[in-house]
Amino acid sequence: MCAKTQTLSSGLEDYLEEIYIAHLNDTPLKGAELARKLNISRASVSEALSKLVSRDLIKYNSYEAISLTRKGLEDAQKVYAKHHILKNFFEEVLEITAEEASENACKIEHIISQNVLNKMNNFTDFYKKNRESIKNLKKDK
Amino acid sequence: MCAKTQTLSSGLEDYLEEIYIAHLNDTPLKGAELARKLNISRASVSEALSKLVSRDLIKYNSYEAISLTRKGLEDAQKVYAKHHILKNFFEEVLEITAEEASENACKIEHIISQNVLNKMNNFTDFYKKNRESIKNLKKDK
DNA sequence: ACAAAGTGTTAGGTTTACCTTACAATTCTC
DNA sequence: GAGAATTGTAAGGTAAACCTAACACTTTGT
Repeated sequence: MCAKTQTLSSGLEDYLEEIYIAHLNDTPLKGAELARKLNISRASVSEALSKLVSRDLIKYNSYEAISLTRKGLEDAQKVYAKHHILKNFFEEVLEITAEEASENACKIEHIISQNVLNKMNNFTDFYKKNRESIKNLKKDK
Repeated sequence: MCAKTQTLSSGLEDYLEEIYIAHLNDTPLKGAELARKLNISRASVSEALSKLVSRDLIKYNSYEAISLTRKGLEDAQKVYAKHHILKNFFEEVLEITAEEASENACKIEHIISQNVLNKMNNFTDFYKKNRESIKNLKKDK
């Protein structure tokens, strides 16, 4: 029933996403800081960054801030968008707290299909536009 | 932002779930058959079954059908329930095909929080009861 | 009942993603 | 500008979850 698939590494996506967030905030990000953010050793981060460099997703020289390549930026945006669609749905529709919504989104963003995500996004939009009418249905029973 | 956690092994949950399905269908299930179902080698299944036995989740003697202990049954039911809540939501609310709904549920069931799942379940119930009214909102814009 | 088919296990290997330790290189601070 | 603090990397290790190959055991079919 649950045959295995798995093509991408969800780990690398986490690194990329964090780098992207630093980019959004215009905050220079070095490996050591990234390690702290992700709660992972500097050594592991160092390895992961090499992988991202070799896949042409980031530019990185020791002791300098990490930056995204064009491709890395695109990929990061995709992951980040997924995160937001999930978080939004959890918060707006299911009324989950921001923190719990984010925690769940962090994990699910790596594995959910694009199609489900698109429909979820549309649904959240629809829900937000009709929140009051929908809530009335609940009361009326 | 996305700190690592992960306490349970999602792999073992898949084995357990498949064993539970066989149990529901009253179909005796041996290791080799489980291997075929999950697309995993007999050797790997053999190892996994030892783990499940040592955690007292299944009973298993070579060449016999696998059976669930009381604890195993409970755990399996939980995983299976999660699967269904997700699948249901995807199918009923997001109108995803059964197959895609199931594929996504298989992956997400291992990582989503119980609280989100509960709210999702309630929401799907509500949606099903009010499907027509809600759909009208879409048309009216 | 015995050969063929199916099932299970062991041994040894791979990959991935982490870790610690130790050291090297750079940057900060006074 | 020199010592302290920070940052980065290399080496070697661990654990999980898979694999193949080979062999042993059990069941099935005639």
